Amino acid sequence: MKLDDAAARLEALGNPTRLAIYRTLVKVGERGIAVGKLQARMGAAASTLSHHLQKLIQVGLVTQERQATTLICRANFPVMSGLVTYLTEECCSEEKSCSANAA
Amino acid sequence: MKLDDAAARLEALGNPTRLAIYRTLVKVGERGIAVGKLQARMGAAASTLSHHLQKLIQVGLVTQERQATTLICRANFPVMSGLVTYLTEECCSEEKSCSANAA
DNA sequence: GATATATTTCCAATATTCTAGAAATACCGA
DNA sequence: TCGGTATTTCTAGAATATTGGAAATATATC
Repeated sequence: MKLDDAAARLEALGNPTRLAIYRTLVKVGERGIAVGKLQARMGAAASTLSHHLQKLIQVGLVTQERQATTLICRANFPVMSGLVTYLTEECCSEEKSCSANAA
Repeated sequence: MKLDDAAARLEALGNPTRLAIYRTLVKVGERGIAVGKLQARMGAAASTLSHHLQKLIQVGLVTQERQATTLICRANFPVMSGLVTYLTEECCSEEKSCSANAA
């Protein structure tokens, strides 16, 4: 994962409302949850929720699938897993990518 | 870790410049690096870098220690580790914190 | 086609972030 | 105390994010 992609995903998760949305999607798992039900849970305006979801979708953390008139949202687990791997490998110890260290 | 703390830390890392700063701090490890040297590496204005560092310090991801006229910056590994743990446990699978799941 | 439900897009207001020059502050050595 | 280096704080402009009401769009059903 490139630094800019990681930063975009971290930024998407770095908003309390969006992080709460994402956690809800994680909790409901593979079955997903409709935008409307998510809105009822979060208590935000429909347009606000839609904007937040667009941001999460844009960076690949969330997917949507239409079922008739409703849109089912799901957490995209592999992308989150990749982000955690990035943080672990690139940001948690100096073992990886050691080249030009200097104090 | 509370959701708001996690969100604040994710937001701090969710800026390409700050993520690059943090990665540099990770690379240099425990010995740390002076603000001035960091500035030379990043190529940003001193005041800009200072603001970014303040944000990282504010959320606990970075620490500073004065050595004479220079300030040594270090990655605060335990905090990052806690953030990764939060993401892994709260945002990577539905195994934890299962309570009110519904499609 | 008409109607109803679900969701997005448009638009705008307010708030926040990002950037950096200039001035101020902190510390040291002579 | 003066001068020098290191860094922050002040200030401000431009860009971006957040929020939500209203209108538009998508889909289904009758």
